[in-house]
This record gives sequence, C-alpha cells and structure tokens, in this order.
Amino acid sequence: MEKTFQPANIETRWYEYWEQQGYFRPRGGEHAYSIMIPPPNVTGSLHMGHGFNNAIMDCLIRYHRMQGDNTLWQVGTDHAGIATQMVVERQLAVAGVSRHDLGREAFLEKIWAWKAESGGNITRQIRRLGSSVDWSRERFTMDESLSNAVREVFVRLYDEGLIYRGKRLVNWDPVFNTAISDLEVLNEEEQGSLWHLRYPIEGEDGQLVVATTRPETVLGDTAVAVHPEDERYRHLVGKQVRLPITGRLIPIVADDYVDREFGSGCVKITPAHDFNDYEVGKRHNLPLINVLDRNGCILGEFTVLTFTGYATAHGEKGPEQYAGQDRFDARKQIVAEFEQLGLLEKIEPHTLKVPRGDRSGAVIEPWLTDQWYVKVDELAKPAIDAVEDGRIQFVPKQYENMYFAWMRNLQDWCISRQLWWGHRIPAWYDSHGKVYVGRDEAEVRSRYKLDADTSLQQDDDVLDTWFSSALWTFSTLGWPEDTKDLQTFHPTSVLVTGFDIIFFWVARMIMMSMHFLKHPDGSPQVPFRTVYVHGLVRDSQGQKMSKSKGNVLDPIDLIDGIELEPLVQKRTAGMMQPQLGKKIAQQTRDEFPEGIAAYGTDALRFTFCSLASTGRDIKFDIGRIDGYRNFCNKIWNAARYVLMNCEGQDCGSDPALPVTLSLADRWIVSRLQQTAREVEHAINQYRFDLASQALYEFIWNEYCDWYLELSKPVLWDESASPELQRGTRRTLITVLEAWLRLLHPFMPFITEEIWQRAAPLAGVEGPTIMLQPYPRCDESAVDTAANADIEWLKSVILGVRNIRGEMNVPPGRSLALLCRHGGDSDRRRLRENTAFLTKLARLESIEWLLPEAEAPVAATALVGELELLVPMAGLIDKDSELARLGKEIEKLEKEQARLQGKLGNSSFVDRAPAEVVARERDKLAAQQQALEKLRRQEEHIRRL
RNA sequence: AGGACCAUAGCUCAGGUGGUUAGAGCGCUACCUUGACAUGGUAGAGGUCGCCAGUUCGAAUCUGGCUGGUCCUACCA
Repeated sequence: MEKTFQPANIETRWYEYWEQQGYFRPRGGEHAYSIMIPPPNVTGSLHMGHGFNNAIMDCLIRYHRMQGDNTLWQVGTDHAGIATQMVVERQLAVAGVSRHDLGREAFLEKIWAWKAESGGNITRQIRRLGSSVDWSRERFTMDESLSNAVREVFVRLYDEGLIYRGKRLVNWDPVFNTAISDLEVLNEEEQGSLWHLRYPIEGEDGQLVVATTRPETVLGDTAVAVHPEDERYRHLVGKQVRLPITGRLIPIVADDYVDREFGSGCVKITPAHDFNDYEVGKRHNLPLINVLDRNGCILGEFTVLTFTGYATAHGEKGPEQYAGQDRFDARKQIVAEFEQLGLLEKIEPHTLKVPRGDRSGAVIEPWLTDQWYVKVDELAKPAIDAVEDGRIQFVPKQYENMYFAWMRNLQDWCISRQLWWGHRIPAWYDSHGKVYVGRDEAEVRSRYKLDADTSLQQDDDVLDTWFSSALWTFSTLGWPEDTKDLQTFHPTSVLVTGFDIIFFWVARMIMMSMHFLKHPDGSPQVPFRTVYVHGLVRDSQGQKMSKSKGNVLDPIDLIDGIELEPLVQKRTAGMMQPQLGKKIAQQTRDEFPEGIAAYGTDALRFTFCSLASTGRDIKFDIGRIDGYRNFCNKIWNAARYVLMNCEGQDCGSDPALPVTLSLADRWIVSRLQQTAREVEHAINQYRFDLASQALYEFIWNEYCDWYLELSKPVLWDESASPELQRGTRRTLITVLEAWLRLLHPFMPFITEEIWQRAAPLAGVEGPTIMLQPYPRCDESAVDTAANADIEWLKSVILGVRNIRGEMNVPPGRSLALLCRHGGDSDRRRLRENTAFLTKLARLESIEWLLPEAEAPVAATALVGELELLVPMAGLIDKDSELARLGKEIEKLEKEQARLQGKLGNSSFVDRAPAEVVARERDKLAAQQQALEKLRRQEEHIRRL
C-alpha cells in the first residue's frame, strides 16, 4: 500500500467494476426503497448543488441497499426547454444565424445534435461522484415513453376541463419571445423615475396630473382613474381627458384601487400592459389597446379589443414617429415630447420593483396573448391535504409553511411556451381557428369526426419544462401503463432537493401524482412520502456561487485538482466585461495561490455530508475538505497498520483456537455498537452532519488514537499469550471490517478498496462491500464496564501526559509513577492495565504509596480519589509546577463557589428534584476533596 | 406590507423533552520525525451562548420585546 492515500488510483476502477457487475440495479426483496434523481439539464454540467444533492442521495441509497432493501435510484436528464434552446441559439448567433433562418425542423436537429455531443458530460460527472444510480433505466424527459405520458396528462386534464386556452395578460419575455410563468419572473428593486404627466381635461381649462413609471404606455391608455372619495377629483369623474400625442379622448373613472396618497392621486390606466390596469379595465369595461409587438417595440398599428368580445378586435394606427421603436427609446422620446408640449410636470427619482425573466434578465412585459393554462385550484386541494395530514412530510418541517402559503394562493399555471425545444402541445386547429385536443392527429380526427378534407395545423407552442418534470416520479416508471415497476417503486421513498424548487417542482409533482395515480383502494398516490429539503451551496462568504461573481467551484476540480492558471482561465472565460475578469482573476489568485488540490471523491462527499445540517445556506469552505482529505489518509494508514499486523498472521479465524479479549478489545467492540446506533439514528433523521461526525470521532479519536495504540503493547509484547494476541488481531480486523461497512455510504471508494483486502482476514466473503449488510447495533456487545474502565485508563494517561506536557518533560524520558489513595477499583484497574499504562504514558515504574507514607516532592494529578504523583527530582521545576497547580486550583475554586452558592440557596434545595440536589452535593464533595489535596500539594511544594 | 429562518470560540458549525466544567473541525501557541500516518502525534490558549425583560429553585435551551442579518411571498401607479 502507498504511504498516503491516492484517490485517483482507485475511484474510476471501482465505479466501472460496480457498474459492469450490475450492482446498482434493484435486487428484489420485500421492502422497496426508491429515489428519483432530480433530473439535471441534459446539456448542463455539474455544479456544487448537484454534488451535494448526489452525495446525500447516494448515502441514503447505499445505506438502504446494504440493509437489503429492493433499492432503486432512478436516473435521467431533463430537456430544460429555455436553457437548452438558449445555448444553441447563442452558438448559431456566433455564425450570424437565427433559429428562424433555419426553420423549426432544422433548428431542432441542431439541438438534438448538441444533446448528442454534450449530453454525456453530465452523466460522466455523476459517475465521478460515485452515485450508484441504475444506468440501465436512464431516462430523458423527451424520450418517447415520457413524451407519451406528457400527452396523456395533457389530454386527460383538457377533457376534465382542467386545461384551457385563454387570452389574457401573461409575463412576456421580449428577448426569448415567449410567455413565462409567474415563478420565472424575478422582481427586484431598481432605481427609476416617477414621471408626472399632465393630461388636459376636455371641455375645461385644467389638467389632470398622472404619475407613472412607464411613460411609453401612455399610447395605450384608455382611462384615468381616481379614488371615488377623493374630494380633489370627485367632480371630474365621468368627464374626459384628451390623451397627449395620440389625441384620443379617454374617460375619468372612479376606482378604489387608487391610492390617494401616492403620486398625484390620479392613475393612468393601460389595460393591455399592466396587470392591475387590466383588472381596473375589466371593472369599467374599458377597451384594451395593445401598443407593443413581441420584441417590446412600439407597433405601427395598435390592436384594440374589448373585454366583452375579443373577436371584435380592430386595428388603429399609432403615431408614426414611434412605430418600430424599442420601448425604452420610445420612453425617452415620449417624455421629451411631453416636455415640449409643456405637459411634463416633474420627474421624481423612484425605486420600484422591476420584473425580469429569470433566464434572460430582460424586463418582462405584461402582454396580451393566447396561452394554455392549468386550472390549479382543484389539483391543489388534495396536495395540501396530503401534507396537512402527514402523508407527505417535509424535513425540516418548517418548509411545510412555505408550501402551504404558496399552495393556498395559487394562480393558474401558464404552461405554453413560444419555444421550439420541448413537448409540442397536442392541440390542432382547423382553418377557422377551432381547437381540437388529442393524443395525435389521427385520434383528433376520429374523436371529433373530422374528415380528411379538414386541414389541421398543430399548435406551434411547446409545454413548460416543469410540466414534464411534474410527472417524473411516474413517467420514468412506465406510466400510463400499470407496470410492475410502478407497483413496486411508487410512491417513492424520499425526494431530496433544495428549497429553491419547492414551487417549481415539488408542489407540481404532488399535484400531478395525486391526480393521476391511485392506490388499489382508489386513494390518491403521493409521489414521495418524505421531502428532504437541504440548503443551497454557497461560497465560504455565504455568497451565491455564480459565474459573474467568479466564485464558482466545480466539484470535479475538487476531486481531480486543478492548477492555478487553468482555474483562472476557467473562471474568466467568456466574460462580458474584461474589467470584471481582472477582478475575478485576482480574487482567485488570492484565494487559491496553489490552485486546488486533488481531494478525491470520498473527501468531497464526506464534506458535503458533514455540511448537511438544517440551515438554509451551506457555506463551502475549502478548509473543510482539506480536513476530510486528511481523514481519508488517516483511514488509509490505520488500515495499513492493521493489515501489516494481520496479513500472514493468526487473526483468530480458526474457531478451534482459544481467544482472549483484552479490555481494549471489549471496549472498541462496545463503542462500535454505539457508533452504529448513532449513525443509524442520524441517517433516519436525515442528519448527515451528525452521522458523519459520529463516524469521524469513532474512527479517528477512538479507533486510531486509542485502540490502535492500545493494541501495540499486546502485539509487541513477546511474552503476551497467543490467545491474547489472537484476540487483539481478531478485534483489529473485524472492527475495521465493520466500520468500513458503516462508512461505505459516505465514502464508497476508499472503503471498497480497503475492504477487499481486509474482509478475507476478518473471515468475510463477498464480491463487494456495497452488497454487504449494514452494521447494526448489537446491544449485547455494549459493555458499559469496559467503557468505564477505558475512560479511567484514559484519565490516568491524560493526567500523566498533562504533567509531562506542562512541565516540558522530554517525550523520550520515562517517568516513575507513584499512586496514593484510591479505592479498590483503582487498584484493580491499575493492576489489570499496567502494560497499557506503561506504554501509553511512557512509564518506567508504577508503585503504590501507603496513605500515610511520606511522599517525595512530586507533580500531582487527580483521577477521582486516586492521586497520581510524578516525582520532580531532576525533572520538574518548582515554579512551573506551582503555576500548573494554581491553574487547577483556580478552576476548582470557581466550580466550588458555584456549587456552594447553589446548595446554599434554600429554594433550590427545597424545590429541585431530590436526585438533582444529591448529584450536586456529590459533585461538591468530590471537588472539595480534590481541592484539599491540591492545596496541600501546593503548600508542600511552596515550602521547598 | 405579510411571513419564515438565523444570531454560541478568530472562522464554519453541533448543542431531542431547561440541571453539562457549553462541545467539534479549521486556525492559533509550545514541544515532538517514537517501528500506520508530519495529510501525523502530545499538551495548551480561546466563549458574560446578539441585547432587554419575564417564567422557573435553575435558561445557550421556554415566552415576549428589541437590534442585526438572510430569504420567501405580495398589485402600489
């Protein structure tokens, strides 16, 4: 074995072996356990969030697989409509080609080609993480079977009246030229202006001042609204104003939507370009005038509609000087024109919420279009019930509030997108625009009895990506067929995800699953029984990782390592602003002067698990993974030591030969059981931080620091009995073998590598650790007496070491130890553990002093009643021993004072439970005794 | 505007149902290359648990308020 752990040498080798052997597939069995991977973008690449998410899921999956469950981890990728189409469009743009130049079919071919080219990237990376997903069942949201499920759901919902087509205002992205859902709009506060514009009142001299943040929409104004009880304007209601620039006459209406305090108290109403105005317009039956085209430019000819009949829409010529102008250019010019006309009252600086597309960053335009919607009220109800009554549980529970708040205030979901990449909507139109919905054109014709002469045109739009994602738990298992897989693995066991997609994905999965899947008794099937919601991975400062901040870490770079220069290159490539690139380069050089070391997958995964506490932010500090890489090395070397001492030796596998277990052997076996219990409990609570901490402490602080050291006096003592040596070897190897299994879900590679060599020595056979049983706590092996004895042993050794350390006694120098006072158990323990003590505390002798005997001048340590004395002659100087004692005494005095105060308080003594009072009394007595001894000792030394 | 969450050592975080000498890792100090490991060992230093009240014999822990921070939702032109 290498002297240090080299992850690169083993990881891909084991992964390929596991995959080839088919170990990731479900193995049958009574209990099914299943997890659906949140499908990553097929053309995407792994980020820290994926790394974190996968580490948790694989941990759960391997844990359950080792427990013998029929375990499925379903893998697959998402077509990610907008994101993917955007990437390909950008590639084309470099060559000066637009998707319209190519046409729909050719463009889709390009995307499929891009998917074929880059689609393997993400799955390769998932393999590098060690994720034990069943690749034989890999799915893609646009596979035929999944597309079939999408069409089925669409048609059924339409037939039930839960999908409808309607014309209304939508969030329109003028850059991507598509509608998006409310969720995809980010409202951020930005600095803007409030323009106060004067509208002349018709038939009177005065003017009404309206305040607006969007002057360009004046072209589409169809009213001015005031508050019905506003004395300033009451008399004007029913009159008209003449809209500047267009010259149109529009009414003054009264509506209590208006806030009298804000601006001038008059609001211009533009029903076709503002969600609020739309509602006001509806109430007052105002016309809607659309003045913008799909790109956010002013139309040459406006469209005028009414709420009572969209069909009566007609065109109206707009002002020529604005035709074709971008909305923001038009804004400037319109303001200028108002100024020229003397109709600009004033401009105030104003902060406002600006809606932007989450992908494009473009300012979203409320725009009047025909779109498809899902009516969500009816779907939401059972989905709320399921969480309320606990059929679905969120971990941590507080996310249920977030879920409820959103679900109880749902707007209909706009599902159509004016994109080309995605599931095309299964709706067809005849030449009159009448719509027919069906699974395909043939079905539509037969369903609606349309003859071959009727020409049908399929809807051009595709569905929101989240529509197909919402079906993920069951579409991947073969729905709408009632497959064996569905019966076995649905509902799935747990969903592991970040809180950022609870609305996008989690809520919609619950709604869809419960609507379409039923248990044999007819009750709805939830998609998963538990939602484990974890935090989002951020940088060490708590900042979101983003390309523009230049703080992105690639999990693969943490696994393989990366030199500084390539890292700088990677972080600054394709920067829009060169200045930003410079800053990022500098920042990167400061943070990673040596680049990033190759930490390996196990260290990375363990780091993720250790960070998985209940918080919302997961700050990723490189120091953490550094520490866990060292932990891997510790494991490696512990194994090296064990193998070195066991290979080719008698490890007690022959049952005919007698075996004696030492105290240390019994203790470590006992602690192993307790650790197994802790880990199991923590995993069941989704506390991977606590599980990993328990493992870390057991392996490093107990197995390595103490047990391996305690094994040395036995193995190196030529006079030790063969039974004892056999017992220690047997314990060394079997405990190692057991905790390797315990650790395997967290660190799959290093555990497999070592296990392959350790298992035969421990008498365990099998082709792989990943199919071995997961260790469980054997309560009968929990040995509290052994635990207590070892705690005592540690205290004695620590006492001597403390004297040695504080007194600056050279580590090589052996000490003579004298013992005084102490009870029978101290005598027994001392007698039984002489060999351990001598070696670990580096003693040359241990002797008892009679209680009354004159002790030599010595440094002292106390272990309960037992007094340890290390003679000072030639070793220890007076002043430092006095200082050391002083420190101890001070500590005890403080504690004594605290306890005395407490016990002197009659209300404590009277009212606290008797056992608590007794405990405090015992404590005080022990402290006082110890204090007395130390004071005597201090006096003794002072007199020298 | 409404709601959620957070505040513990220099940094990152643990601390079911109130009683611990308040813990860990990293960092820091001193010493040590002893036959698994310097990606190591040994011994240390470091905290009035954000602030103020309250409940209680007793509060890091429970309640209320305040301050500071993060986030989500919402139609202020």
